[in-house]
Amino acid sequence: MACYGPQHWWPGESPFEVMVGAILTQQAAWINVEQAIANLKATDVLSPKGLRQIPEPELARLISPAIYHNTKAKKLKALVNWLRESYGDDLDRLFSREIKDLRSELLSVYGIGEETADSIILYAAKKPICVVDAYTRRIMARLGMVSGDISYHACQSLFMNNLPADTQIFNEYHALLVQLGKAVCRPHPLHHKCCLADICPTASKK
DNA sequence: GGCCAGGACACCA
DNA sequence: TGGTGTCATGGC
Repeated sequence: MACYGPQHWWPGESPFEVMVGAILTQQAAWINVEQAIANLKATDVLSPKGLRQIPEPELARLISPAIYHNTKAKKLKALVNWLRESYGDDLDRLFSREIKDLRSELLSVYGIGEETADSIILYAAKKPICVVDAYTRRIMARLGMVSGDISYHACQSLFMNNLPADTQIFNEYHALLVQLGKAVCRPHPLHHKCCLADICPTASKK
């Protein structure tokens, strides 16, 4: 698995861009999310203030490549309004909170669920938390390590309890699992065998 | 033409 | 509390 190497995942240029991407990527292919973010940049509205000022229908049009654009436009509006009302658009103040508090704060915002909240904590706030997405659970199930209907929390705990609490490791793990999931878990899952040690040999042996 | 992609929410039983 | 429907683009 060393061939996969560091993934440098989530190529956002700023924490706010990562937050926007986390919402846009819900049930969407990243290639389309990139296009939506490019549209926001081209219109110069990729900022809390910019997203508040742009009319919702126009915002929806700009992010249309990222599927469910009307719903996601509402979610982005909810996010930037919450940022202003609760933190005065000060991301540093938001991200200075403890992980547990930060997570519950994010979950209170319309449109931010567990995976989106954890993605923001890991990739924008750069705090050590494990992101569990569809690929992660799919791979774990295929490996027979968990049942197919494992809860988000249970799967997350499995990683958190067996890996050192290091932002970089969780970052690479998530990225590698998605790449691995794309590579082996769709066409012929039963023809591929792998284990966590293949992905990260330095992981805790706990 | 059908399926899938780095989910979340509302509604109902 | 859990299951189901809805959202609704673009590439292969």
